[in-house]
Amino acid sequence: MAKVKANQGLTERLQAALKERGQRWTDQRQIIVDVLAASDGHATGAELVERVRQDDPSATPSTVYRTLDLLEELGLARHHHGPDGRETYHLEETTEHGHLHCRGCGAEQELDAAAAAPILKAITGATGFSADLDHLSLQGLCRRCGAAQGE
Amino acid sequence: MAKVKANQGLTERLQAALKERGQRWTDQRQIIVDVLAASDGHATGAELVERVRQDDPSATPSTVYRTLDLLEELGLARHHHGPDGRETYHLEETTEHGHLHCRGCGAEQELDAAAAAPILKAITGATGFSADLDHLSLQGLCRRCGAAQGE
DNA sequence: GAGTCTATCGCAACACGTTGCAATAAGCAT
DNA sequence: ATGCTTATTGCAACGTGTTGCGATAGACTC
Repeated sequence: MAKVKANQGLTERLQAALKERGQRWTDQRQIIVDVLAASDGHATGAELVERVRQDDPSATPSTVYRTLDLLEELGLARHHHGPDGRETYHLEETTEHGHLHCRGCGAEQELDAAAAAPILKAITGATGFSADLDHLSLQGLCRRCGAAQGE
Repeated sequence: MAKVKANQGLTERLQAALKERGQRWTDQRQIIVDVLAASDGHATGAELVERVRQDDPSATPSTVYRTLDLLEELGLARHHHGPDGRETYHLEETTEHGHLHCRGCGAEQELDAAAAAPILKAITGATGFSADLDHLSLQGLCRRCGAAQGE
């Protein structure tokens, strides 16, 4: 399947990147990458730990989190914090995007680069700051809840 | 001092609000409000717990956090999450504002309502979402670090 | 002031992440 | 294959918050 093939490409890229840095490729890392790749969309740290332990019950949270940090250093994964402060991870393959949490209905919306462009521009204009889209996590009211509230 | 007087006004408002809801005014709540008022600017949950315990060593984290939640329900306090996911609290008296964390130099900048207005407008324009300024917590590069990076 | 009702408290246990350290094992050289 | 070096692992303990529950103590009535 296309998915497996993509993972293999990923694995090879990773092995090369690690070797260059004098780091090592291990079974655990393979498993964690597989799990992350299989969790399309987003997964919290705890969920990933859980899934990894299904493949390898001896894996510990510290290994999982350390690997996730490593993957992030290598630019392969990203994490951001949900409105409750919990961590959410996704593969970098997913296009860069921000998140919108509605405090009315609890819905979560993604914000793609095109939609975010004017927002990032406004931020730079107002503050000189160039914000990371991947860390852009807004809370507020979505169009529907905002309208309902207005009544 | 003006500060004490302001706290007393606060206390009275709180007592009234609680009574209306059939809730109670306790010594612990007084202490926590005092501590929060004395921590102008921002304080993490752990810092607040620490300070409360200086006034009342028998106080426990659960009480502190529960009270902070209550104060938030009453619209008296706010919290947001820093880039590491930790909680930061401040009194609502502080004008509503967002936060900018620079991943280059680690500086934290506040974003007041006036500066944020065009940003919030851009968000609404792009997504229909009306974002809460108090939960607006951006990470990116400040003007200086952005320029340094560009070299 | 004594009694009643129940909100609040402190405790203990849990959930999510992080960190230090000794044991393991990956990768390389022989 | 064997041995060496050191990155990585698992463990155990910690830090920050949260939750369930029995005990405490506000607030109100008589």
